[in-house]
Amino acid sequence: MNGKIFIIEDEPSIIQLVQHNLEKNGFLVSSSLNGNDGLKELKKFQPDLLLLDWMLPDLSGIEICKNIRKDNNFKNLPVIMLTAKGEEEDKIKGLDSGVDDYLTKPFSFNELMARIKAVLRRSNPNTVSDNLKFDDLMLDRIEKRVFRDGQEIKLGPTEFRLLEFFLTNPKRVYSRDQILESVWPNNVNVESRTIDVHIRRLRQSVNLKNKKELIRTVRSSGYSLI
Amino acid sequence: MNGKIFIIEDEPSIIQLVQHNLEKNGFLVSSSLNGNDGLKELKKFQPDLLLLDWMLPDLSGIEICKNIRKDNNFKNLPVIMLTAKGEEEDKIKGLDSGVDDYLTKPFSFNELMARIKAVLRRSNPNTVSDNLKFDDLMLDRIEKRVFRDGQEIKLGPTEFRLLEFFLTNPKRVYSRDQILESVWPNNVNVESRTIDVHIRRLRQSVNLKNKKELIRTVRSSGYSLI
DNA sequence: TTTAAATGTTACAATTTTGTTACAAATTAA
DNA sequence: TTAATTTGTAACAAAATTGTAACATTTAAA
Repeated sequence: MNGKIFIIEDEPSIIQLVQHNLEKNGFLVSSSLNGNDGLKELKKFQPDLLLLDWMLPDLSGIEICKNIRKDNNFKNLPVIMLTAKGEEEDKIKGLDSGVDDYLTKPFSFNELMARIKAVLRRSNPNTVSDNLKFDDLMLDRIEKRVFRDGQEIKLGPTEFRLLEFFLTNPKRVYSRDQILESVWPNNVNVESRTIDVHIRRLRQSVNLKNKKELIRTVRSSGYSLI
Repeated sequence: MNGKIFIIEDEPSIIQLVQHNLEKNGFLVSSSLNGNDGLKELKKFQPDLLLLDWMLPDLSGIEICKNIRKDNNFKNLPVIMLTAKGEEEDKIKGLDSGVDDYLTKPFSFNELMARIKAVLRRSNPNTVSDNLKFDDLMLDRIEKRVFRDGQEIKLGPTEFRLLEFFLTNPKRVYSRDQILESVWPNNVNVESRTIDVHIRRLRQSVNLKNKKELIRTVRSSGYSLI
């Protein structure tokens, strides 16, 4: 799965067209026909990106966007605004209210797709499906497989998520807290030392014999790839 | 200062207009008139965002962008493409090559500004690699690494914090009390002489053989870089 | 020059941090 | 269900870091 996209748009034909095409491209899609419903559904659906119509029967897209930005859970939710208005003034208003990109109807699906990818690549590298590479290591997010120097490495689920996390920003040093935040589900509580054990397991799997160490320990700070 | 923006654009009038307005808005701006110069300057300037013209005398904007994405240092550099071509196909090509946003000439400065803000808002919290530099010394806060003259120097945690502290205001002389306040955790109590020992350790690490002394002792006052 | 204060240097024990292993509980597959 | 895998934590080992004392050297003032 590529990522979850929510659509708030009052024209069913557009929803149908976009939803159908997005699903063909591996996205999970849900939608609402008006602003108030949309805001409710949003919380349930927890999307990775929101497509938002400018003109809606109840709330305007701008109002919804401002609303969303106030909610801590959606502060960083990428939003692409869809609208029939092409006037420059409106674009500025939209971008200033926290919208990430802006698309004028009528638009081609290809352009929408390209913009979605661009926004997702920036905001949530995890949801854009491509392979992560670093040095002689390759992680395939789609097939959930990892290779080093062409040879496949078997990883447990946590080891995989851990490596995936490091690969989104190799070389960057992450504290144990940051690792916990990003690699473990939001509600679980695990000791910070647990990470050390998983690092050890990951190292054991990844450091095929006579290969150089890939994981760097930064004393009193955390870990990074190297 | 708001951030650093680099412009690669072959039309001087546009550079002048954009640069002037950006500077009025608190940005630090530099530019090149062609692709090859631009790629070189980029490394020196280390911008937070790149404005890139589609058509250039030597390389195309697309080529430059792909080039940049291959360079580990600029993998995450936000890019906004400027172009006279408004055709949809081109937009798709641009966004797919790793561009973050796209602006068709002629554009108003206000719209450009709004898009810059939108892109920076999204990209900056992620990975702004802020490096501290002084003389031939470079400290990377993200990767927690220090280089002198290109060669890596291994530092212990306290040595690192100490150097980081000095680098935020090189040349300024800090008293031992000030150093304690800023470099040690708020509650610990250590002898002021302890600092001397850490200074000694830092000196030993940083003064690679036959390199000139970097840390100056200011008798009865404290220490500083020099 | 002599003296006192400030800083440099070294060694080392105590502490902190990380590595490693084993194992029981939890989860998943068969 | 049973068997296999995965997971979190405790316990101990190993390693790195830290603070301080003790002594050496430099500096500035008398």
